[in-house]
Amino acid sequence: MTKRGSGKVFRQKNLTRYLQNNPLLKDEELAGMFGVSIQTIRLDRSELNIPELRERMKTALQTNNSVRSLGSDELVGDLLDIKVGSFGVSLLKITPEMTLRKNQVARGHHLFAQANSLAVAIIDAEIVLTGDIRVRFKHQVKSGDLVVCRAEIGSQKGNRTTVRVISQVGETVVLEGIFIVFVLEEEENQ
Amino acid sequence: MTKRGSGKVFRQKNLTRYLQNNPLLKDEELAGMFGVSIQTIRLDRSELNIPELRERMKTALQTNNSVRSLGSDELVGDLLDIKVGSFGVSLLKITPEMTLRKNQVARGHHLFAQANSLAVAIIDAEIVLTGDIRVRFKHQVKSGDLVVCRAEIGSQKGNRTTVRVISQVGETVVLEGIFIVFVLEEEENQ
DNA sequence: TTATAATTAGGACCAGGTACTAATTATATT
DNA sequence: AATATAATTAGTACCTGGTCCTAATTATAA
Repeated sequence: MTKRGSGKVFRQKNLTRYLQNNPLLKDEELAGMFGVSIQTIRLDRSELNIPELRERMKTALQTNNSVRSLGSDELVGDLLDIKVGSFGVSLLKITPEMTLRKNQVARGHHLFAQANSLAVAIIDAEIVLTGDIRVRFKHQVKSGDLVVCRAEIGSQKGNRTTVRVISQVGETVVLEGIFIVFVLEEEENQ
Repeated sequence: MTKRGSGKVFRQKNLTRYLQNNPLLKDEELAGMFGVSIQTIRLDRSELNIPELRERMKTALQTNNSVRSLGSDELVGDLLDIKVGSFGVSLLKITPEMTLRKNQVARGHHLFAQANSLAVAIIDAEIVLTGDIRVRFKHQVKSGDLVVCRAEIGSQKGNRTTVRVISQVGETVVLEGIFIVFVLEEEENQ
């Protein structure tokens, strides 16, 4: 069940793509996202010839590439990977403000917002709205957790699209859901 | 002849401009450029509220990355009425920031956040978490709309409570849902 | 069962800082 | 000229996010 010793290829592939979209990720954060140790991430970077954070920032600045050129301010969390019309991955780091003071557990609507905005973002259309949803919060999320959300398009009929969403902290699934979203036509009332 | 104790104003003015054009300059480099010590540069930055190298790089990279976050208060919206253990009513005024720029339609997760936080608020317990939900977004909500959300407790079995939620703009139902929420006991694993 | 691959642990070290205390030097004031 | 004040420099302890290295542990395949 792919705990250790495996998943290396998968991890390295995703690591590469994540860092392409977001050079600001620290080793520690990446370790949290994949549920491995910092050392493993460093081995990965070393094998893949991916430089450290500060170097990545520098080159990102110098190539003046305005990292987030995708209209991603609509998104809650940071976009790690996306293939519009197919799937998307985003990262949300849980800050203390997102949690209940009493027990530091993240409040559901933050996780929901990440999932919802990602589900909408992967649809290949100008205007997309959420219709029905079915969401299950499966596990508590604490302050400091790194929530990786993956959304994938399921069926598509007319302007109605089904998106499956799973959010994880390391190996643990914390949210699972199905979003039915609608593409709005440009004709438009008012 | 302006060696020490003078030229401070001049130096700070130029320091500011240099860093605006090139955020990558290190304190050590700046010290060399002005012929002063590193400590002097650090005092300057401190007085001018100029952050350190890494922070400057980050902000330079993130200029177009404004992540829209949800309110961090316990309740999203204003509480209009509540009877803990029974029902609650809240009001959320839709501001332009809550909408998609393209069509001024409110994004689903804001409505969800209002509903979710209200559903949790009416439970008579210290710590409440969202479990399963089933939500239907029935109608578009526009900027300026006043969304009134009403949550009502349904069945209650053990630590598991069902809450029915309806949000309306005027007479129009815009959101309908059922939230299964859980009361957390105080015993608690870490 | 054993060899090999993958992962984890730990420590010494580095750059570029923060934050603080104290000393020194310049400039102005009386 | 003596002194108060502003500016600068020195030095230390500590921090983050790394590198680079060695060694141990765990997983997977032969």
